[in-house]
Amino acid sequence: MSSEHTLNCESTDHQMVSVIKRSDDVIEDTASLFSALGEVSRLRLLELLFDGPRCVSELAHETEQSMSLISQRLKILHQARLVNKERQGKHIYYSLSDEHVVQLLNNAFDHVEEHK
Amino acid sequence: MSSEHTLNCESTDHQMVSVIKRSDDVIEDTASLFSALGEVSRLRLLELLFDGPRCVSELAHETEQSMSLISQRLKILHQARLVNKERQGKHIYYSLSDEHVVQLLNNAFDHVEEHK
DNA sequence: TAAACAGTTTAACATTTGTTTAATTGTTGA
DNA sequence: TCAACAATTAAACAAATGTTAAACTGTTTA
Repeated sequence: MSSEHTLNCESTDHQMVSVIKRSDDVIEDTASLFSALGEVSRLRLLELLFDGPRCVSELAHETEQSMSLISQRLKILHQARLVNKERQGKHIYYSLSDEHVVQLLNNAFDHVEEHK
Repeated sequence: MSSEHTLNCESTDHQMVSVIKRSDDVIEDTASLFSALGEVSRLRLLELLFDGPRCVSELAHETEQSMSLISQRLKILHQARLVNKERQGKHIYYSLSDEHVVQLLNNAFDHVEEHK
């Protein structure tokens, strides 16, 4: 009898429920995705990319922050597959990776705006 | 001429674009929302709530973790308006706050599973 | 009302994360 | 090839976050 985890409460329905457990991999990647989205400055970057591809120096200019900082933030967004990068000469252009991302963001913004 | 942020690159289209800037409030709340979602153990909790409301002790039992830990995680999810709480006698039942949340999560899981 | 149970809060600690500055890599054009 | 520019990386530091254990609050029921 596990002393720590004995249980004594009746849920609304308590038949063995169909717990569809996602794989650890999927859960971990999803957590990384959300985690990358979970920061004001990174969300602001993504917002700028709504209007189309931007290179690091443009983003640095528009946000009045150092290229280093922007670059590191973009790296996190890129690792989470939220943005694509493409070199064009000296510049590297970043863009939202697909419509899924646009939807996800708009979904979340709308959700938050509703709950005001 | 700001030495730090001078700019010399031509974007794909460079007319003054329609940067729709969300309010700081919305961005901050959205970041909190994503941030709350950005952790494996909290995602696992939400996953359990897909099958219906659960009280803290049930969740502690199912995950084999302390009530204290579960309670603290639920607090973060609650502050981000991802779950509702409702007391029923000795127990406090938590549930996904609405269909929006279900959609957001399934969206993200699907996105991740696609990109495998 | 006191014991037992369910849940929350607090404080301490370890870990992770974000920022700054400086050094480094990669690309172009004189 | 070398100077200038664009971007990334690394190391050091500060701030935020997650966990543990123990104390505390709220509810029921004996």
